[in-house]
Parts: sequence; structure tokens; C-alpha cells
Amino acid sequence: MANAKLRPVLDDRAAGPRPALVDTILKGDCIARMEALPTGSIDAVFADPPYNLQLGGELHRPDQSKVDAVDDDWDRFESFATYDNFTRAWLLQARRVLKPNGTLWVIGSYHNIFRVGAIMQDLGFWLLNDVVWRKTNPMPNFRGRRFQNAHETLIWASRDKDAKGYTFNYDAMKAANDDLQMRSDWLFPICTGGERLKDENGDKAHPTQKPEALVARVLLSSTKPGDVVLDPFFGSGTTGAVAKRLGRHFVGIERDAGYIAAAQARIDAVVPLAAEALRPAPTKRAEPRVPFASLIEAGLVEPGAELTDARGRWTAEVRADGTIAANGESASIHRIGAKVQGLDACNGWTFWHVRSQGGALTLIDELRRRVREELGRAGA
Amino acid sequence: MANAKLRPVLDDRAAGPRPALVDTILKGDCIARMEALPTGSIDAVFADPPYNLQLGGELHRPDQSKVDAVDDDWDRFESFATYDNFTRAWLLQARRVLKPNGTLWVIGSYHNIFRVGAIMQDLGFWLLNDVVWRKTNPMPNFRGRRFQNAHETLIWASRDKDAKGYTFNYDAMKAANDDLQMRSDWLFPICTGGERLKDENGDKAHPTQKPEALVARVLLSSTKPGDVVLDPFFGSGTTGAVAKRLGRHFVGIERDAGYIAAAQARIDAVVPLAAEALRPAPTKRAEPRVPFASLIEAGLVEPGAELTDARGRWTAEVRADGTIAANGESASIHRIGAKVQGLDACNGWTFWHVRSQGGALTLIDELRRRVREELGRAGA
DNA sequence: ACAAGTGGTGAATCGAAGC
DNA sequence: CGCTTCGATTCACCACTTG
Repeated sequence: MANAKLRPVLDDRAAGPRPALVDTILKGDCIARMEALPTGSIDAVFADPPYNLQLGGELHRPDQSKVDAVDDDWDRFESFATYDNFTRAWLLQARRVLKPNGTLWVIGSYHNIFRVGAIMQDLGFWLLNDVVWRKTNPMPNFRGRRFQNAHETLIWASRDKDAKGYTFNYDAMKAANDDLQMRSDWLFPICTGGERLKDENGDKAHPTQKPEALVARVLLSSTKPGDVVLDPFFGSGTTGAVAKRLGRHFVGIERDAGYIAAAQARIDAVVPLAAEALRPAPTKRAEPRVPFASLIEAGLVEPGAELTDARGRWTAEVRADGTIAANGESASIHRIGAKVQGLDACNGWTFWHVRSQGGALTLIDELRRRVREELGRAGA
Repeated sequence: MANAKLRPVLDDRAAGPRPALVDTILKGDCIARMEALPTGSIDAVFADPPYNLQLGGELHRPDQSKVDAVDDDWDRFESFATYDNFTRAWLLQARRVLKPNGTLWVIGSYHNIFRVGAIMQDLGFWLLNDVVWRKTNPMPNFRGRRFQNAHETLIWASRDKDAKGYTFNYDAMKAANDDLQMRSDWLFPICTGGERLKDENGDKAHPTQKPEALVARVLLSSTKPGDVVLDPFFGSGTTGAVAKRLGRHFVGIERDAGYIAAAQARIDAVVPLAAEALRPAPTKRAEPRVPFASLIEAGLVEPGAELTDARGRWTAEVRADGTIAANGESASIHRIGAKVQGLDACNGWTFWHVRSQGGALTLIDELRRRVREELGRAGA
């Protein structure tokens, strides 16, 4: 079974409850199925709910070919109130099954996303970002009566306002964006070509299949290897395929047996990436704490030595106990750094330097790096 | 007075009621002031309401400088319910004062836009597009806890679901976008430098001044010269300044006397563009309808002549009454074009050609263009 | 005069660990 | 739980000063 095959590459350190059936597709109504999942068992939810498109008649291109619109039963609701009730119900369950530090993503268009976002706020979700998926190749507006609808909107939210421990792989996102912070507008092509699932007639197997690149960025940004991702509107199984490839677990819920079969076959064919390729790059935040005193103990800084900022505007004296002194006061490298500059706070590691024999300045953060290197060798 | 100075360049053909005081700033609460405007008197509303930011403590940059956040009284609401009531009230008045074919624009961020959009739908507005303002130079996320918030969202809506006669200058937008349809994602810098209004201390006069380029695209896309644009949250008066420059009328509503004074001075300094520069490029849709019979009357097509498609696969014969005949049937150029191809519809103008003496094919749309040229000269 | 460097700032819902 | 301490964190653009 797929689960067993996945296990070796996964990092299953997560504590707490977990759904009994992980890496499987549950058949049935998404609300009923979620009700059967344990409370607080899910790390992240990715949801691509019905858009409630409210389409009128048929639409034709200028060459008179008919646009194959989304007119499936699952996208038809009687009224906004009906859609709202449905939305509230599934969001409520999604929130219940999320871990306290879990996050939820929803994707939608202007037809439904405003209702979804408002209900999320009403239920207590705390919005972290709205993200715009800009399409490189959107469908034109054939009638020329509006702007070309060239984007969709994703909302990313934590379970609670005060949840601070949610996963956000800031450094990975920044590195992936040429060392600039990842922005809230993402550019991807729509799902076409070989990636698009086809049925036995060669027609598209699912009307709203999302590109894997989009879902991959979602999972890479806000989940860790081994996390469990729930998709209550599984459809063609993009979330499952991407999760498997990226070493995450998934739980899919889908009503339609045809979609389930297509998704399962698709996921079975996915080869997970090697654990090595998935290991998150070490971040500064995750590195072990090194007290300034360790630098003295390691002989990298002498008690009595003078520390100075980069431009030599301020100095302080190193004391044997790991504090430093300036203007008759002694405290941590951070407190004194803040004090001399007249600021509330200061990162002493990236402020103070020691002067070597040659007169060159060395940042004490560089000395800390050497201590950490030593510790790494000792630990290994 | 500014109004009188504007008159000559404006195209004041609009019928129906109109606010008594056009091109002025009304002081007071936006809901009370809107209640005093006549029903159905406004062509377009541009609204930049409070975002309800719900900021907590202070935020500092990595260099420890303090971020000057929007903490004004007007952006503080007790709860989502309070904000919703306020939103519903001003949107209701905005809808009442709009003409039946008027449209409304609202700009917001993820803090408020979902609530605004949902309430708009509840009140009967019909969403035409959501538009994303992508900022070239957004503020970074200083703590690295989220994606850089690099965009804001605009919603464009008609007053009613069935309003088909709203203004959308499709061809102007397309021409402005290198002859590609204007998309729903727009890229503009935030308002800085010389455009940003400063107070007597050199500080920003208003915390949320919008760039004129953004508002200009809004007005150029969805209003005509001479239209009346209402801005119920006038602030620094960007809407007024852009409206005056583009030959549109404005009605501004603002509570704060300081903002009013700054806005009025700003608008007084605006020089309107010449009427010539504002005349919309002729659109295909607006061009006079020319019946196929006119081509016969003009001598450009002879009765009995043969029409053919570009590849000579189908032919039809021109009849004196302006119909054409094929397969024993006679009807319009469009109906017969559809019939021979087995389609539901066909644009006969861009399908049928006549063969000239030399044997070259000429599209009958080209002949129609010549007739229109004649008509233009005759009318001038 | 031009280049380089310094300082400031924009609608912001912007910790975590240890005691 | 609260309180204290540690120390991680920014992009584009403009205005102004310095060399």
C-alpha cells in the first residue's frame, strides 16, 4: 500500500493524534468525513471548494466554438445563503481537525472568495496573507465586456489569532525567490498539456485541476516533511500527488468515484523525492543558542578586550562573566549595544566587533559561527 | 469656482438628475452626506474605505526604526459586526445614488476586502471583476513571518445583475496594453516622492494616499468624459484630482477639515487635459451600424456578385435586397455564413469576400470600412 | 559635476525561550 | 501563568550629504 512505501522518506516526528487512514482518499461528503477525523490531527488544510460560478447561458469564442464551462452539479447552489451555510459547515470542521498551530489555505475566484474569507474571519481563523495566483495564460474575455480574469485568490490563515507557532519556511521561500522575500503575488501557468489528467475519451478528467507548481509552493512554504495535509475537495488529487512527491502525508476527501479512481492512479505513479532533497535548509532561528561567555571559554575573546561597532563610534569592555561594560554599566552584549546607541533593542552579535592584532575588525557573530562549528563536530 | 472653469472641456450630455454641487468636497459623515444626494445621479463610485487593520503593538524595522502605522481613529472599529454595519450602510447609499448603469469600485486589503465583497453581493451589486494592484515597491515583512504583502485588491461591480449598459472602454484598455486585453492584475508603484502630499512639517499629509495612476486607470476604464464620480472617502483627494484632469466631474465626501483643505488646494492646481486628448478612441461597438445593403447602394458590391470565404470553400450570391443566397436559401450575410459552415452563428462581415477583376479577394468588412469613411466625411 | 554613501519610509493584523 | 532576556529580521525608492 502507498502508505508503507512512503514511510521511509518521511519524517514522522509529529506528536498528537493522527487520522487512522493517512495517504488515502476517503469517499463521501466532505463535512461528514471530516466529522470522523480526530480533533487537532491535521497540520495543514488545502481546500479548493466549489466556486459557485452562477453561470447563465452558454459562452462561445469569436470562432463560435463553445467554451466548456464549469456547470457540474457540485458547483450549483440555490442562493448565497445556501453557499454560505455549506462554506461555514466545512470550514468549521476544517478548523476543528487542525492542530493549534495548523494553517488553512483556500483558493477561489471573485465569485466565492469574498464569502469564504468573511466566514473564515467570523469563525475565528486569523488571516495571514491573501495570495494572488497570476496566470501566465488565462482564458480571454471573449465578449470584451470586462477585464481579462487573469488571476485567482488564495487565503492563508492560522487557526487562531494568537497562534504564533505556525510553520512558515521563510528562508526557503526567500532562497527560491533570488534571495528576496517571497511576495504575495505568484506567477504560474494554468494546468495544461501532459500534467492535465485526461479521461478515456481524451477529454479533461476534471474541470478545475490546479497546477502542481501552485500547490507545491503552498506546501513548501507552510508545511514540513512528514506533516499531514487534508484536502476536503480532492478532485483530481493534485494535493495528494504533490504531498507524496514532497514527503508530506495527505488525507483526501472526494464524493465522485470517477475522480477518486483517477486521483488514486495518478498518486500511485508519483515517485517521492529523496529525503535528502526534502531536508529543509538550516535556518538561523533553528541554530543552537551560544552564550557570549562561550566565546571567552573557547579563548576567542579575552576578558578585558575592547569591543567596538563597525565604525568605531562606540566601545565596550569584555568582562570575565560574559557581560560587557560601557559607561560604567555592565550587561549583555545586546543590552549594552542598545544602551550606547540609545535604542530599545540591539542584536549584539551583529553589532560588536573585536580588533585583532593586525587591526582588522571581526564581528563577534563570526566567532560564534566558529564555536558552533566546533559544537557540530563534537556532536557528530 | 472650479466647476465653472471645468465646464468648457466637459461633455455634459448626461441626462437625469445630478448632484447640485458637482466638483466640490462635501464635509461630513459619508453616509449622511450620501443620503442627501439624489437617487440615480452618479455614474461611478470610487471608494477607499477604512481597512480595519486591527494592529497590535509597535513594529520595528531591523534597524530598530519604528514603522509609522495607520492607527488613526477612523480605522478603529469595535468588532467585525461594527465594521460590517458601517460597510453595509455606506454601500447601500452608494447603490442608491448610482445610475442604473453605474458601477462601483472599492479598494481594500485582506483585512477588510472579503467582508466588503460579501456585503456587496448581499446588497445586490453584481461583481464584474476583482482587480489586483501589484505594488512595485511594497513594504517588506520585517519579521519574516509571512509573505511580503505586495498587493491590494479592487472590486468592480455594477449596480444590478442585469445591468448590461455599464461603461467599459474595452478598446482603450486593450490599446493601452499593447493590443492585448487588459488583465485583472495591474502593476503600479505606491504613492511617494513629489506626488505624495506633505503637510507643513514635511510629513505625509494623509496616511493612505493612493497613486494617481491607479485611479486614472479606474476612471479611464469605466467612465466617460463628463461623468460624475463620487468618492465617499475623499481623503487627500486623489479621485478629485484625477477626475478633473481627465474631464470627469467629482463629488467628494470627507469628515476631516485638514484633509479637505489639502485636497482642495491640490485639485485647484490640476490643469485638465484638453478635450481632444480625452475623446475616446472610436470603438468597433460604437461605430455606426452599416447594413450590407449599403454596400450595394454605394456601388461597392453588384447584385448577382459571388461572395466566397477566404479559402473558397463556400460561395453565396448577392441579391438586390441586401440578402445573400446559398443552397437555395436566402438570408443575411450572417445567417448564410453560419448555415454553410453548419454553425449556430457567424460574423458575415469577417467571413465573406468579393473577388475583384484582378481575381484578388476583398473582405466585405473592408468595404464596410470605406462606407463608414464616406459617412464620416458627410457628417463632418 | 558626478558618484557613492547615509538616512528615511511606505495601509503591517510581523517572537520564542527560559525562568 | 507572567515576566525577562535573547536576538532574528527589510525592499524599493527618494532626499540629502559627502567625497
